[in-house]
Parts: sequence; structure tokens; C-alpha cells
Amino acid sequence: MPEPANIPRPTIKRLSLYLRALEKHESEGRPTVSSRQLGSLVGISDAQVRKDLSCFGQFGQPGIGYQVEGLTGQIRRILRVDREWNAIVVGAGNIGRAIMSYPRFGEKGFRIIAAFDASPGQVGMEAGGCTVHPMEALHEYIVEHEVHIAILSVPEHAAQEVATQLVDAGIRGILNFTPVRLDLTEGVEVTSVDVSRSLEQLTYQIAASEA
Amino acid sequence: MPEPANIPRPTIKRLSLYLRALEKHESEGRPTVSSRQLGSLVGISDAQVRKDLSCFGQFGQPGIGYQVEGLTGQIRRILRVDREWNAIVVGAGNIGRAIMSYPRFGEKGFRIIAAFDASPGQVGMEAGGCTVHPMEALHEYIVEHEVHIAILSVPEHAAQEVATQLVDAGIRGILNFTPVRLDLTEGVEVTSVDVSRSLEQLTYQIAASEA
DNA sequence: CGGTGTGAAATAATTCACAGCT
DNA sequence: AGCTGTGAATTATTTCACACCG
Repeated sequence: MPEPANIPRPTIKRLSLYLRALEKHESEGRPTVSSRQLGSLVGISDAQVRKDLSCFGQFGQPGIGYQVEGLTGQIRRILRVDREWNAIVVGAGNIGRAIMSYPRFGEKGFRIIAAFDASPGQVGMEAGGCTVHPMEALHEYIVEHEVHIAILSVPEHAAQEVATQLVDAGIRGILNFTPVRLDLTEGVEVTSVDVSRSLEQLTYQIAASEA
Repeated sequence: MPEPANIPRPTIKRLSLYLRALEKHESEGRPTVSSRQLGSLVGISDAQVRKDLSCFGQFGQPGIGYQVEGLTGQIRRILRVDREWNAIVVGAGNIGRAIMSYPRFGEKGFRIIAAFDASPGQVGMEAGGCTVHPMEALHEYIVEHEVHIAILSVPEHAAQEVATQLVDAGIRGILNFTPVRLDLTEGVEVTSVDVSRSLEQLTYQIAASEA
């Protein structure tokens, strides 16, 4: 039973939230959860929860709710986090090294298998159990290993060029920590984490709530 | 002329993108920009750009476009980044220190004026020109200084409690780097940066584009 | 009961298309 | 010509409300 095609974007974003809430719920020893409970855990309505889940099948039992274990499995499968993903960190500056050192990614199936940096000072450094290679080794490494994701944390001015190199070497998914809009070929997926932008959202909201 | 109340959320999110694109456009010496140009710089339609900007006033000139300098000023004002914001980093682990060391925030008017950590090993450390204080000093520091924003990068298990402390001390805006949904009093604004969630969005999209 | 799944209604956001200005 | 501002139309998303099930 493959997923249908018309999934609203917001639904996908919420799926991650459900997953996190369910993992916590399960760790507290609760075997079932209702849409109302799950909704209140992530801050949305019960109807929204049911609508979201109904995009992918009928997982619930009337009068009971959802089996937490089964539902987490389903969501993991939908998000494709029921398997291992190999990632490399490109740009081992402050953010890059922080990512390398964050052990929770490994627990979730994201394995950081190598890092790369252009500056000789960084090469050879180690963080979170993996070593920083010179940027010159990037292409060959990608070609010879199975790398699914590149985490891009180079300086802004290098972002576009390095991203193009990544795609040339075969990368199909990039987590972009730079504020640059990457212009890449069709079929390459980019998700951005932009802290400046988040701060600007926050300042707007603070001001709006004061008004 | 104050802002009207009914601004679509997506519009606010795009404002940050416009701002970045405009700054680059201006640095290239172009004094004006059309909605079509600006749209292509951020990857959306010209109609969307005009609709977004029209929420806040009439900034454009028919036949010409928008004065880049004037428009950047307007957007900065709308997002409230036309002034300085004082921030503290709470939790000086890998992510916290990376944030402290990122010089671009200062350029944008976000001044990180102190950091705090619960573990004695971190206290006294310095990064990006500011020092790590013990967590016990947090409340007093907030009360005695003008702190607008707290950047929360403590371990997951401490997130809710520390956040509550922040709000008790008077903080009204939190940039939340933990994956925890913070339960706080009305009127406190929280914006989250959740890297695991971004990775999960990415894996879904990679899989969807392959199908 | 308490709870799901789902069409139908309501609301939100985007795109269209064009009058009107330079 | 080239471009903005904006109602109207379209499309997307959320909420409602209820039939049906355990």
C-alpha cells in the first residue's frame, strides 16, 4: 500500500512532531493514545490529527484510539526514518562541529560518517567520532561511499559552489545551514535551517504580541 | 501608520527572505528592483511578492519597481530588526557555543551579552567575546540587565524547567533549540529550530522525489 | 459512552488578470 | 512599454459535525 500523492505540506511537518510526542508517550508506558491526547501534546486540534493520519491509512480503533507502538512504526516508515541514513558534514566550523558532536542524530538513524573543510587548520580534527578531511577529498569520498545527505555548513560565500560540487558528485539531499538560496538541478532536495531568519520571526512576534 | 492585524503567517516568513535578497541586490549596486526580480531571487511568483508587500503599504512605483534602499528599511522596521536586541545563550554546550561564536548575529543587531551553563566545567569559558556564567546567576542577570531574547540550548530534559525560569525572570521571547514543546504562559513567544525535524523533512522529500 | 474516519463547510493562502500610473 | 496594487477566482488547509464502530 503505497502513499497517495496529495499530502499537504503542513501534514508532513506535523508528522515529525507526532513522532516525538509518541516516543515520549510510549516511554511513559502508555500503550494507546487518542487523537485528542496526541493533539494536545503537539498543540493542535484532534480533528487535525485524525485528518493527517487518515492520509496514510486507517490506523485507529474507534472507542480506543491508536496503538502507540504501531503508529510510531507507521510514521517512521512514512518519513523514511525506519532505516539508516549516511550523512557528511561539509564545513567544519562552529556549526559543523556542533552537528558532528550531537549524539542524538545517531540514535535517530542519521549517521555522520565524515566531515570536510577547506582550511588546513581544521583538517585532521575530530569531533563526535569522525574526522575532518580536506575539501579536495570530497568528490572521491562521495563517489566511493554511500552518502545520502550532505549537511552544508560552509561560509555563506562558498555555499553555492560547494553545493554544486556536492550534486555533481551524486548527492540528492542537502541540509542547508547557510542563508543562501541554493540553485540546483531538478530532483535535488534542500531543507534549510536559518537561525537569523528564526530570530527575525521571533522579533516580529514579540512586537506583535506587545501591540 | 501602524500595521494592520491580518498578516498571513507565510508572508512574515517570506519577509526575511526578501530582506536578505534585497541586501544582496543593494550590495551589487542596483537601486531598484521589480516584483518579478525579487520573486525570482527568493523562488516565488511576482504576484506573491506584490501581495505580501501590499499588506504593509504601497512601496512601489508603477513602471519602475521598488526603491531597494527604502524597501529594506521598511522590511527591517516591520520585522523590528531596525533596532538592537539583547540576547543571552542558556546552555553553553556545542550548539550554544556555536551560536555565541557566530559573528553575523551581531551584524544584524542581535547582541549576545551573556551565556549560562549548569556544569561547572563550562563556567568561565569564553566564546565570541562573552563569558559563561553559572546557571545560578541567571535570574539576577535577567532582572538587572535588559535581556530581550533567550536562546535555549540546554539538554532536552532540562528544557521545560529552564524555560519556566526564564519566563519567571521576565523573558518574553525564546529561540528554542531543543525538540521540546515548551508550555509557557500566554504572551511569551517561542520560535523553534529543530534540526532532527528538518532532517526528517528532508528524508521524506528525498524519498518522495525518487518515487 | 468514547473514539475514529470522512464528507461538507469554513477559512486561509495563492494565483489570475487587469485597471491605472509613469 | 513596464510595472504596481488589488479585487476576483482558484486552490489549499483547517474545522465542523456526524455516521459508525467497539
